Amino acid sequence: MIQTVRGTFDILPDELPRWRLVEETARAVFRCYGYREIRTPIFERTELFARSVGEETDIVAKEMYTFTDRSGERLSLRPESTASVVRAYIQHKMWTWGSVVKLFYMGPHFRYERPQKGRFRQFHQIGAEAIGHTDDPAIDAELIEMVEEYLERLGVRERALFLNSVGCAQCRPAYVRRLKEALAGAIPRMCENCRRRYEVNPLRILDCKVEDDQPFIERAPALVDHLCSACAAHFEALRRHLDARGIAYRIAPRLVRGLDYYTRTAFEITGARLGAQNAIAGGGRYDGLSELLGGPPAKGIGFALGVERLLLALPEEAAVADEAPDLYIAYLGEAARQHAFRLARRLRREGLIVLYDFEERRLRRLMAQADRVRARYAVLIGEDELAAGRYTLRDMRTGAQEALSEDALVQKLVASRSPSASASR
RNA sequence: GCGAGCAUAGCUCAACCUGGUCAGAGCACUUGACUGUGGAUCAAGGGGUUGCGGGUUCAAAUCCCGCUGCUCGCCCCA
Repeated sequence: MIQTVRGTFDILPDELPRWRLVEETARAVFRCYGYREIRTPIFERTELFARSVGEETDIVAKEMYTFTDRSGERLSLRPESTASVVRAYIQHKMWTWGSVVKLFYMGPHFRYERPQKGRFRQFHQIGAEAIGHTDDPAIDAELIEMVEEYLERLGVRERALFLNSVGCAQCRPAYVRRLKEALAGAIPRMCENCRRRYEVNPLRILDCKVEDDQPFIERAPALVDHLCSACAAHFEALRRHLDARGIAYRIAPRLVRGLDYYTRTAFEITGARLGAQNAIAGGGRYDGLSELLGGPPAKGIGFALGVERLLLALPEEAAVADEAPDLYIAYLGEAARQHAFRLARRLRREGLIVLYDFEERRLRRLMAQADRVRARYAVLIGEDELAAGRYTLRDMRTGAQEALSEDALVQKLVASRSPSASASR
């Protein structure tokens, strides 16, 4: 048997209502904030990710699905989408669209990692980016508010927002030097990973969860205390904006985003019941990424949210099951069969959900089937009905039956759909 | 890439530790009791080379080894 490849999975019809809820709620909420949907290709030139995400990051160094196409082009399945959106911003000269362009996206992304709870090789992200001439912290605050509002709307209550600033090209190098000096004495006694990070990416040492390393890390200087004056002011302003908006957050001095392009604002939202991978959403500012990709100077901030993780945090009752059929047609005999098909077509044109069996079966089985699919009504078309020119309509909830002409039946069923039910479709 | 756990019917699991009643139950499915009327009940039935390969033994779902797959964790990230 050929099965899905490791780290991928089918989303079956029964699970789709939850996916649709998450996706449609995102569209509804983001729209209100002026974000518009963009769809970028699922694969891009490898160079795009290598340059933006960073050659030395795990994502680029060992997690990308990279291949060469028939013309020799180096291509990669997208491991994230910020790079693509910024590429699109440059390619379509979006700076002419206005001072800040707000975009959101959703779709599959790919990373070659060992699957575990809340982590897959084909996974889904929903994200948004605000790119433009200004780095006004009010944009950061609004974006964070939008994510919070979205999660609130979905009923994800058990969550926490963590905030930090990772500085900029001016202040971060100096901080990294200071950090290395501070840890120089301790590093031989720290874990193997930290010793490696010390050389490759010292900031990530702050992320270490090894218990024995904690005392050293706690004594290390905090990034937020060594920001340049511009970054410090930006961070202060962001905090005031969040306070003013009534958004609760916690400063996480050790929150470091893994991707090279991040500057200043970094945030993460974690949820309960997720297992080891408890980050539902993460994001931050990436001033300078446009220039890095050969575009004009631009400031940007964005976030990405893991749909599979969100689904784990989503309340059970959040999504309702698919709609039940409006009508099940039970027909007996070949003549009735043609009447059944014609009736079904008329009602389906009106938007009703109509089912029938293709095989001839005994009435008892047909009624059982109508019950099993949770049909609201069943209609019986047999010899008696054909002779009388009236079908027997049965209300499956009450068991009440009445004889109706085809026109009367269609009229009744179409009217039976409440206006609110049809409006939500 | 590393570590641990698990793999029996479509699904959830039992039998495994303490090898030896034919590999079982519940749910689901099909059929009948009930010739044209569902949900309940009762009965019958279909469906398994116990993930794959090898070994030990008179005898393996059960013990041992290898492989594959899945799950969880490390790493990293959404």
